[in-house]
Parts: sequence; C-alpha cells; structure tokens
Amino acid sequence: MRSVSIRDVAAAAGVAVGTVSRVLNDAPGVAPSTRERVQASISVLGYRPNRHARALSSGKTHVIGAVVPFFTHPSAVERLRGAVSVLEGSPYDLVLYNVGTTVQRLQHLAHRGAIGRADALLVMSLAPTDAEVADLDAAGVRCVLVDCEHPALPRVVTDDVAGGRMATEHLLTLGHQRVAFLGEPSDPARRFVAARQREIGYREALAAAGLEVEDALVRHAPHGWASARDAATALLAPHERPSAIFASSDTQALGVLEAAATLGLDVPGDVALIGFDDLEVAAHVGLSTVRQPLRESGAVGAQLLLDVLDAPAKLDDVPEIRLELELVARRTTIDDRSTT
Amino acid sequence: MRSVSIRDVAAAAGVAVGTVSRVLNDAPGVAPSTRERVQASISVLGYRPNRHARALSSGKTHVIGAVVPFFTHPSAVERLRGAVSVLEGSPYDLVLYNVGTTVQRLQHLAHRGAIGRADALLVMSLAPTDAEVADLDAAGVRCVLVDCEHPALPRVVTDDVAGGRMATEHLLTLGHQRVAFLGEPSDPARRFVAARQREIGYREALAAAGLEVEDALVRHAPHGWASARDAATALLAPHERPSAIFASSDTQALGVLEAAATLGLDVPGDVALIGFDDLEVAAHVGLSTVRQPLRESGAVGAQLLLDVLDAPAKLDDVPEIRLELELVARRTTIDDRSTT
DNA sequence: ACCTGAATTGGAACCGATTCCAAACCCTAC
DNA sequence: GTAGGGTTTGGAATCGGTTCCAATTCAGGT
Repeated sequence: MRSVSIRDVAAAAGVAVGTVSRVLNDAPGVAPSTRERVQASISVLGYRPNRHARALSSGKTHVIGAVVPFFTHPSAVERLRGAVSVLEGSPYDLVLYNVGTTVQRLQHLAHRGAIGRADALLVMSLAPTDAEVADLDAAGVRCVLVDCEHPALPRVVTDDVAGGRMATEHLLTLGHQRVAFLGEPSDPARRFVAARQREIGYREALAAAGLEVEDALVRHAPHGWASARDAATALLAPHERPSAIFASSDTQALGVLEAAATLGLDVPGDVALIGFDDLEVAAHVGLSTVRQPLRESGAVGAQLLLDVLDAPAKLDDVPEIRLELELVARRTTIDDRSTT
Repeated sequence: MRSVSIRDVAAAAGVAVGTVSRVLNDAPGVAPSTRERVQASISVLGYRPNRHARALSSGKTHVIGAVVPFFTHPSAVERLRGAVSVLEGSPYDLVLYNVGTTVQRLQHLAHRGAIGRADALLVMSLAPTDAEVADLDAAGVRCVLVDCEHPALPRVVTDDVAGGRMATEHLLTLGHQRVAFLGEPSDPARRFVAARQREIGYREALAAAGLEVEDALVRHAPHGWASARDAATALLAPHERPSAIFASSDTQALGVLEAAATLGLDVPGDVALIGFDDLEVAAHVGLSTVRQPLRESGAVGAQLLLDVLDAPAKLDDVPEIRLELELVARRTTIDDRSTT
C-alpha cells in the first residue's frame, strides 16, 4: 500500500537520492549511463513522485486556482472552458473555486483555500480589493484577472460600456424610440460591474440620440432566467409598453422572450429584443446579441497567467488585453419573416 | 515573503509545535487556557497552515479530482455543477481533469495527474478498466462513478436502455411508424456506453411494437451540433423520409432541428423529434426529450464520495444509486399550434 | 507525606521530495 | 608524477506539518 519513494528508487539503482532527483527534473550533471539506470529502476518500481512532497520542498505547487463567481452561469462556464483548453497542455492542474453567493467569499476563499495551495489564481468577473491584492502579493501568489480590473494586475477585459452602446444603437437604428433596459442590481460591494457598465453604455447611446431615459423603462432583476421573466412581464404590461428591450445578458433575454410569449406578444413585431454574451443558445433561439468572446477570454487569461508564471520577476507595466465585441443581429431584432 | 510556520506560532505562544498542531486539528488534550493562547498567536501572526506540508505528513490531501470527459459538453458541465454544489460545503477542493480527446487519456491522467494529488476521484461517463481500478486501489485513491459502471466501484447511474425505450415508445404512441435513430459512433474502447444503450432501448421498443429496424434509419454521428445536423440532413432527404427522429442527446437534437429548418420541414408536422438529457436549452426551443437528472447525478455522486471517504474501510457491498428518467413532451413531438 | 493515574505538554522522528556543498573521480597538461 | 579543472555523485539539511512516546504537572486517595 505504501508507495514507492525516491529512496527506494535510489537504493534500487544504487545511487543517492540527489541523483534520482536530478534525473526526475532533467537536471544536468548526470552521466548518461547513470541516468539510464535510474530511469530503469523508476519504471520497474512504478515510481511516481509525490506531488505534495515536491510542492513542499520546491515551493512550486503546479496548481492554478480558478476563482469563478457563479459556476452556475453559462458565461462563467464558457470562460472556464477556454482556460481549461489552455491549461490542459501545461503542467498545471486546475482547482475550481466557486464563489457562490456572498461577496465576502472571495476574501474567505483567497485566504483559506487558494492561498497556500495554488501558485497562481485566475480570477473571473470579480474585482479584487486593494487589500486582497496585497495579501496575494505577500503570499507570492500570482494573479490574472478576466472580465474585471485592478490597476496592479494583468487582465483580460472587454469594453462593456461600448457594448451597451452598440446594443442600444442597434435598436435605435432600427427606428425604436422607446428602448427599455433590463439589468442586474448592482451588488453592495460594487464588484460585479459588467452589467452596470452596459447600462452606462445604454444611457450614453440614448443621450447621443437626444432621447431621455425613462426611469420606468429601466429595470433591474437578479441574474437568472426566472427573475428576468418576471421583471419583463411587468415591463411589458400593455400600458406604455416599450418597443424594444436591451437585456444585459442572454440569460435574462431568454426570460424576456418567455415573458413575451406568455403575453402573446410577437418578437420582434410587438417588441424587439437584444441580449449580451452570445451564448450558444442565442443562435438556437435566434436571439440578437452583442457577442463577447467568452471562451477566448478564459483562454487568453490562462495563457497570460502562464506567461506571468514564466516571467521571473514582476513586470514593470501590467499588461491589459482588450477583446473586441461584435454585434450579432438575429431574428429578435430583424424579422426575416417579412423578407421571405 | 516567507510565510509563518507552525514553529513561529509555537515560539510566539510559548508552547511546542505539537501543541499548536493539536490546536489546529481540534484534537483533545489541550488545556483551554493554552488553546486560547495559541489561537491568539495564530491570529496575531496571520498564520495559515501549509496544505502541502499537511498533506505530506498526514497522507490526506483534501482534494477530490473530477474526471470529466468532454468538459465542452453541456451535460458534463451540468453534472459538474451538481458536484461543485455539494463539495462547496466540504473541506475538499475540486481539481478538474478534462479528458478531451483520446480515450487513452484516462490512463494518462489517472496515473500522472490525479493519483498522488487527490484523495479521491469522481469519474464521470467513463467506465474504468479493471487495470485502472486496480491501480486506483493500490494507490489508495477512493473512487465513485457517475453515469458509468464498474462492479467494484460505487456509482450513480441511470437506465439508458429504458430511456431509449421511453423516447421511442413516445413516438410510437403518437402514431409514428418510421422512427429514425441518431446516435454516436461507439468509441473503440467501448467506454462511453450511454448512447449505445439508448440505441438498444430504441431497438427494443421497435421490436416490442412489432416493427422492423430499418438500417437506413439508424445513423451515427460524432457528438456535437454540426455533425448531427449533417447526419440529419442526409436522413431527411426527401426520398423515404422518417416521420420521427430520436436523437440520443439534446445537443444532437438541436442539430436535427437546424437541419429541418434548413430543409424547410415543419417540426413536428413533417418530422417529429425527441432528444435526451433535458438540457436547459431544450425548454427554450421546445424540444421534447427524456429528462436525465444531470445536476443531481453530480451532486449525488459527490455526496456518495464524501460518504465513502468517511467510511474507514472498504464497504462490503458496493452501493449503486439509480436515478430515474422522465419523459418531457414539448413542441417537437406534440404540436400545440393545432390545439390553439 | 506519598503514591497513582489522568491530563497536558515537550520534542524527536518522519512524510518525500529539492538543493547545495563537499567529496570522489577522470582527464589533460605541465 | 602530479597539479588543476571539470564532471559526477553522495548525502545532509530543509520545507512545514503530524504523530507518538516520554516527561511533567496536578489532583485525589490513603
């Protein structure tokens, strides 16, 4: 039951443990014949180095922690997919840290879990505080951000304000005058800022078009399908209905779609709709949206993290990679039935 | 930079390291006053135990590895969601092992990666070989299977044959006589068996109804949206078209839906369609399907693994938990337009 | 006052690797 | 024949915990 240790290998090969270690790490200074002999013993004994012992003595854990708020959200998973695809080719293992509910949890996680286990952290959609950055730094844990910002950390971001503008302008261009916005309530700690920024873009676009923002047309509902449906149902009440809705995520847009269907409203005839993210489901239901390169953001972030880990020292200027957004017009804003 | 160790704490509190360790592990035999003093030093120094050192000396890593084939597939993610939700409340970290392409990879992973890092493995949809089970056992790594079987391992399963029957019978009950099947090619190592079993259920249902299986109506395409669409396009060629299709996964069913749309066929008017899994998207596009409790399977599997880890010895009879399937009829088999 | 046993504490050994200094070895050059 | 240099190799120290045995303390019983 007890596993083979490096000393067993050393004994079997008739060398010292130091030599076996050198062979294991492809370190120079081992005679070819010796190296061969050691390798033979290794495979005969079926020896596998103990990763914890290795981590303990070398200080490198070969673990990357992915801090993912809301692993339940499709967009978070999509980002993770990108990260996984990159990390697969690396010697790093990926530990999943889900930040489920409380914002407080990052603090908790960063301290209790991630630090002391991982060499580095890939933090998604959750802007760290200065204190957290300091802690991370003190613990020697490298960090890269995806979909959020902090001046001291390398990051992969998109311009959510511009995205909000794009979506809104698309609707305005189609002739809509009364455009509603459905977003998420800003969280108390102001750490999830994407939805808020999209709302800013929405307001900017309306202002640029010389339109007033009607308070009644701006709603907030917790991220998720059901709550968006309920909010949209209220928004689409017969009296003074908007002619178009911009939902700050595709998930919410699906809720709007459901509400419209229940109310017997035609989309886009009675009300046009655009979402944000371009989840795979958007293509299937014909949802117009602003495409955000979700998977790519995870992949780029992971790659950036690997680069950072390779770089010995702290970089002088912190890299920021900005990914582009793209408008994808589909059935919910442009009715192809009229053209066929 | 160097972190605080248990010896620093011991010195600060004026006790021996053993005592600090006892405090850390809530071990009995420490005077309340001493315990308090140690705890004070711990928080003053900001001490965090090093998990690798702990793992090394205690033999417990507090890591559970999730072996997930095709992290890109929605169903795999859904299972993982369930597992994550359960493991969040536990002291275990979750390491993600994606088995991307080659079947060979499990061997690779189990040996190189998972073993020696994790206390236990949650293996999904990938039946291990006897050799692998033996290795796992030899390495002292506990293991629970989800969506696959091995006589020696605890597992969470569903009856895919029955599911295949359910889907097919649903179509037959609706009066369809020519029911096609779209599945996945069986992999060389015969390790992903679910799709194959659903096909068996399909054949059983046809046989029970006294119908012949027409070879031309049974197709196989690699899992995924695009390849299913192509296969379905061939299947739906005008000549001798089936009146209904059973796709062995929702993902594939979406491909069929796309093919039908492109061909200008009405669903379910020209061709009825049923999938398998009940992914969230199925509800949005109105896809009939056989609901499989994906998330629950992950959750139950994780819980089972925790139980197994708690149980000191190897259990005499290996638990098998069977989750129920449920038919969900939606628009793609039952046209509500006729009734409205 | 002394003995016994339980509760508490000290501290060495150990887990399995890396790392680095010193020792051994082998050639070549003088 | 030997000094000197570069390779190889040996092996002790170390990383930061857990574990367990021995030592100490202290209370209660006689």
